[in-house]
Amino acid sequence: MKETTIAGLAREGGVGVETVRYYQRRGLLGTPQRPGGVGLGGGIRRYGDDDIRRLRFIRTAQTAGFTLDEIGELLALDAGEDRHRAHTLARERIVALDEKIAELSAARASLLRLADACGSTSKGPCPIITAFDLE
Amino acid sequence: MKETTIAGLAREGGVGVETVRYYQRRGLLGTPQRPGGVGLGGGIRRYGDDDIRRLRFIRTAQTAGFTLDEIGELLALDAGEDRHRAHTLARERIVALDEKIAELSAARASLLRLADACGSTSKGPCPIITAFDLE
DNA sequence: ATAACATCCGTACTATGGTACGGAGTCAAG
DNA sequence: CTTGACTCCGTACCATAGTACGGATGTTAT
Repeated sequence: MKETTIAGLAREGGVGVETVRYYQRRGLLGTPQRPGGVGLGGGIRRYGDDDIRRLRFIRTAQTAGFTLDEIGELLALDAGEDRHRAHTLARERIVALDEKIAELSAARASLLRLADACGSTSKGPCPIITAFDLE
Repeated sequence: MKETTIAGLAREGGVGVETVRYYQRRGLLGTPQRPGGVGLGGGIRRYGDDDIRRLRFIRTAQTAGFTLDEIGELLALDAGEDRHRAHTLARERIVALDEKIAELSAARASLLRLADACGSTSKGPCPIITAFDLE
């Protein structure tokens, strides 16, 4: 159970301190009690493994294309009972990912054609707009 | 050579009129002369096939992950002589796309596991954070 | 115990890619 | 010859996801 400060948490999650604080403001990460009690200027907050896991989850879910709002919902679901909702969100995202992957693959093919067309040693402009035309 | 208004151009490109105007402001699309001459309140601008192709290129390049700034550069290159630069931009984007596609594929696999874990009829919370953990 | 550095927190600012508003001008149909 | 739809243009506003600032406070090493 490595306890750390906000900078350590940020490092573990591969983000900046300000980003952690931003996620706290958005309600995606908790803000642990300051050790010196509440109201007064109470000391430095400590973070644990759960926070690190949670932060890493946020980043991973982002690469999956979830928005921070959706990630908030997923985090709420993680604690809740609504398996059906979780299942639905996952399915929806898979469909969106499949579309996106297909789109990127098509774009890749166009770029390959473009690189090919512009890669020759012959002079003059290469038809960039046209290279994307024949999709 | 179908001549059209800004609304027609927008329709052909699958965007809104305001988006066309935004691209004009960004310098990605030209702003044709108003027919009634310059200074006075001169009439309605007309757009042609070249504009439509250019707009469609912008949208396609966006799906390839180019930013609007980069697209501006590509459009400039389309008219220019710098084949090498065009080739470089295309290659760079292909590398980025390959990374992105791999990332999305990994995310898809995680989501499939998640959907599976939460899809069973058993009760209780499903471990959403954990489903993404074992990347 | 003091310097150096980190944390805390509110607030403000940034980048990207649009979207909306409102008043004035233009144009085609009835 | 007016009505209604569309255009023009500047300006303002929006969502998303951060990033920066700066003063007060807390912690640690010398």
